[in-house]
Amino acid sequence: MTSTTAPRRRARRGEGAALRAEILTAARTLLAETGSDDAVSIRAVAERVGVSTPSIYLHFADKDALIDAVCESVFADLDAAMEQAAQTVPDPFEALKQRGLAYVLFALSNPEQYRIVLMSRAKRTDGATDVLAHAMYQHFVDGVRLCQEAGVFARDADPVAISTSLWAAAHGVAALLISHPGLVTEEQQLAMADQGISAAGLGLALLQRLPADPSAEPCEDIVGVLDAAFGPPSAG
Amino acid sequence: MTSTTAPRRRARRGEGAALRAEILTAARTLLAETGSDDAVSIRAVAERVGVSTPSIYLHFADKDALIDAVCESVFADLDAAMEQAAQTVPDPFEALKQRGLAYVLFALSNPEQYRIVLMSRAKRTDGATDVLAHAMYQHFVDGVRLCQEAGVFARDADPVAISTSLWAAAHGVAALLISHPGLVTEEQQLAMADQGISAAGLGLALLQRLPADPSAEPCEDIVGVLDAAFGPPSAG
DNA sequence: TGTACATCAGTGAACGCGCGTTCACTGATGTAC
DNA sequence: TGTACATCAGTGAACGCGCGTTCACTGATGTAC
Repeated sequence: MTSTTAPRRRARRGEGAALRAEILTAARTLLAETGSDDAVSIRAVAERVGVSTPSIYLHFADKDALIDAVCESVFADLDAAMEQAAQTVPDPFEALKQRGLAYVLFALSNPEQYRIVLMSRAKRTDGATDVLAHAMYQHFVDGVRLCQEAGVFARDADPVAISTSLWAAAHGVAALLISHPGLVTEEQQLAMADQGISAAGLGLALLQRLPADPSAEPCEDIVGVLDAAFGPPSAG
Repeated sequence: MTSTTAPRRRARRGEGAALRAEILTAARTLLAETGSDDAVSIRAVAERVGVSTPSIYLHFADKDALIDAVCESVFADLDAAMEQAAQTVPDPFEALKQRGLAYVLFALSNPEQYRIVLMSRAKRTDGATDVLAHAMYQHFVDGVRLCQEAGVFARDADPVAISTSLWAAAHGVAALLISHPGLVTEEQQLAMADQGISAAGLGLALLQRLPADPSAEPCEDIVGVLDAAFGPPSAG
């Protein structure tokens, strides 16, 4: 199983942290390779690292702490991917879209890691994971705020609410394609992400420009308005 | 644990199906009550029904078959909820929206049942479950087709692709709120579903009316176009 | 109507498995003298 | 420079647990005569 041929050397006095990092890497690798979070057991991780099972407990209090640390590192990577995608894009709306695309791309490239941090029961409500998740979310909210200042979204709207809606759109594409990979072909996946994200952003911007009046059948009207403003639809 | 006080009576000769139904109900109840699919073990279901563990195997070949049957009944209920919500709505776009709302509502009311059929690894690719899932999806695609005929969506577009995009939007709201219930308050959940679904539908209709030309920065332009057509945005 | 018998719904006890976790331990590393 | 010792990274074996599943069985039900 282990690719290292040499028998492990015991760490020097202060070097316990090295094994800790190795354990974390092994857990993430195992997650990615097996495509199942059931496979991430203390025993499997220990075997992968090439160390005895109880050794894990020298570095993590229990299994929850290990999984927590995995989530932490996944969140950090996801945040980095999004920020990198957005950093060179001047237009704030386009930057938001790039963030969304990077988000879905990360999810599709790391399906089990995405699954474990964002699709499983969120019983872990404390610890460093939340801090990192919050940091990532804050970056996104900041991006939304820039769009509000640019006039894409209403200035008096709640940026967090807008962010949550857009997040849901990206999450929808990501989660759906992860749970049901056979739904569309691989090249269609990116197109679907693009379409889902664009539609959510544009749709929200459009919604905010419609009268808030909840009269009986607003949807019937709006199609006429769209046709008048843009002409009839065509596949694209 | 069991609420029935009388000791179980053994089924008559041809009445084995009654226990089968009881087992199914118990499995779904257990899923809903414990809020965890780990709790749905053969043993727990048997105890809930008030029957010995091996009895389950008289009615289901193995655990997979039991879970499969649970999924089947959940899909049937979900489909029924959506069709009921749409059946009295004449406008096809509004009917589609009602289907989406019913979908999210069902998911939020039956989070673990939704989770098990639509958020877990889809290893079950055969059997009756797929038939039912496909039937449900077909109903939705039919709704999209009606919208195409009504001119909401492009007539030459692929109805399945449109359906998948809209499904992803609804799934995004549902899955996000199920995994992260503390994200918004309960009354905000419905508003979020409404917004997410409306934005996806409108956004897609809008996207299909924009030039397919992928020139450099289309997003910058479209906001100006929206402002010209509808005025500036306001929180809604 | 009465009795022997086949059927089959349901049972009690046990199987092997992998899991998280604990415990007393080993033995290389670094330090004090 | 050499030696006794404290430290602590890592180990082997075992714990109890709940799981899915199997097996030989029991005993009520219905049927044949």
